[in-house]
Amino acid sequence: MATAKISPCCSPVLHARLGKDDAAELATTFRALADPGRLRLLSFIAAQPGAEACVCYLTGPSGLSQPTVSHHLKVLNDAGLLEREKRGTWVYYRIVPARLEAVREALAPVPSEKKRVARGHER
Amino acid sequence: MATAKISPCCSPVLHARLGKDDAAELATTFRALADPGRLRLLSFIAAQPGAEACVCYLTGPSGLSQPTVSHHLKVLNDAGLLEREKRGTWVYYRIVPARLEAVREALAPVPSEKKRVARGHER
DNA sequence: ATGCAACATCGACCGTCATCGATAAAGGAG
DNA sequence: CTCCTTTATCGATGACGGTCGATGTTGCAT
Repeated sequence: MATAKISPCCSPVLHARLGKDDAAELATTFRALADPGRLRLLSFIAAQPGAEACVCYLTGPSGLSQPTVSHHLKVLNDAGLLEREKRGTWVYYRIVPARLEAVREALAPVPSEKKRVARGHER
Repeated sequence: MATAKISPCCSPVLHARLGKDDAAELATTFRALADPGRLRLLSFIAAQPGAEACVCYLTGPSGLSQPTVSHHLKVLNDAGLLEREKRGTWVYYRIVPARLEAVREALAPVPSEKKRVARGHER
């Protein structure tokens, strides 16, 4: 998959009127972030060296059962916010910074005035 | 100090381990953004001059019933993403850019990996 | 006063989701 | 092979949330 650039994920909210499908896609991403347990898991993983963590490291601190943690990690993985890597018996989840950045971009202020000035080609 | 100005809203996800309270608060904000209808309403309002819109302007384009639109606007208002102003018979909702910016900040990358390492002994 | 328009609230229905125990699947270690 | 550990999946349950019709509330006009 052509990883690279910020991602094909999110149409910006404030730049133009969102279509139903764009809105649905963006909402899915936000829904993945709309749970306290998942946000804590993200922060726990981010706090680890390399921004990656083994599942067995997460069940304790989160205070959630192992099935629940596994479920949340799957949701975050499906949303593209985490990537999964199996190493022997253990599974490591790693934060995907580009995806987080894409979500931030979706909330970016309107580009309007600056862009028109920068262009400067119309009259 | 342009950095710490933003808002009292959101503890950053990637900077440190989130406590349960911080996570719950942040999750509430994301939950407000986790619905296609609300995202579209935000974009519709943002597209209007002054980033504000009358409710009567929103019911049509959104394709939602008036009670549903009213409900969504209340959720966004409670989340601090919209502010409400009554003008005569009409009610105008306006986007709160600072709040959007605060959400973006909550997803900002870690301050600096090297700074943390350079500090040496912490746990 | 009456009538009308804009918005909010209420009540109910129904789908979605978070949670956990039980169980399955995959991979070492002996 | 058997046993144990790690993680994922299944199934059930309880709670939350989006939706809309009906109704209430507010404000303007006549």
